[in-house]
Amino acid sequence: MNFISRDTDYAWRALMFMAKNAGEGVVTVDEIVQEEYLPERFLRRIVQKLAKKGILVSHKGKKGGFSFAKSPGKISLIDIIKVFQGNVDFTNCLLKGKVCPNVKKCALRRKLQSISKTVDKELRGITIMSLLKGS
Amino acid sequence: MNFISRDTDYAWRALMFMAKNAGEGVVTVDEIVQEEYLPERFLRRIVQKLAKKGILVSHKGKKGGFSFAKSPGKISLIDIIKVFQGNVDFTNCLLKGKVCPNVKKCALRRKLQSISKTVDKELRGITIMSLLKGS
DNA sequence: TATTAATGATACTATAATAGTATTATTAAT
DNA sequence: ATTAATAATACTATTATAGTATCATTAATA
Ligand code: FES
Ligand code: FES
Repeated sequence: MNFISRDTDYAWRALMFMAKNAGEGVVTVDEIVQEEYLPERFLRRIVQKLAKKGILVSHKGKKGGFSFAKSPGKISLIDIIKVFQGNVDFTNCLLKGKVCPNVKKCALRRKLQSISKTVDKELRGITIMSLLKGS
Repeated sequence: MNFISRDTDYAWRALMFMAKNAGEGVVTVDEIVQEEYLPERFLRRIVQKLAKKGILVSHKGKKGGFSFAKSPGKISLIDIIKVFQGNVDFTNCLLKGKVCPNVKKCALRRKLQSISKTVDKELRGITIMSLLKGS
């Protein structure tokens, strides 16, 4: 059972690489691929998605590439997880496809929601910048 | 992105039902199905697995059914998640299928491992018994 | 303006996980 | 012997994961 998917992982590494090596500047996918040994076409799709979601800016044409749309200090792991894995849901109690009639008073659900909040907060605190400094 | 799978959810409900309605006694799958509206054949496989994993005891033959192998106070959500979803892994950094050369010094990994520990602890604290009382 | 070096969009594929169903065998009480 | 339970195992359908492949578009620059 994996919490972090491959896309999220690769995206994070690409972002870390960009922050470390280019700062505000533009980086091409090829550069990332060469340094991080990630599958090229797959990474292309990943950074394209990051651009669509407003985390990177894409620059087409010669001398193009990608740069940050937000400062690396404002990009947290929860943002990237949401891009590739959707909302993290610790409490998906279902009843044959319908919402459980129990939702409101279910004690398990309440507990899980509280854990969910904690995790969310922790993930929110992990930013590209913080890891760059902290490692 | 779901943290709890259907199996885990159904298993948990079955166990809650058993603890609430039978205590130490034997309960049949049919009884659970009727009260909890779960898909019968699927639930059969689920409780069979719980029996295999030492959480329930199965009693074959007439007047058979399932009973607890461990006291409901000692069955925690993490146990059930492990049965159906394997070990919870918050830190699955992979590099093209090989273990990342970075493993030891990776700051992200360290952070995620710490979150993982917290979640683990919380899930360990949620037992059938505690929810039965607490709700 | 033609070339080149970049991204964009979209479709395709393979494998595994999830969420079940179906069938036949075994066991134990009565 | 009958009956009421579980055991084992195989099957199926759908979705998620982890990619690959192809062709179009854009912008710098020689
Ligand atoms: S059983 Fe439905 S919300 Fe908990
Ligand atoms: S990048 Fe490999 S363990 Fe973090």
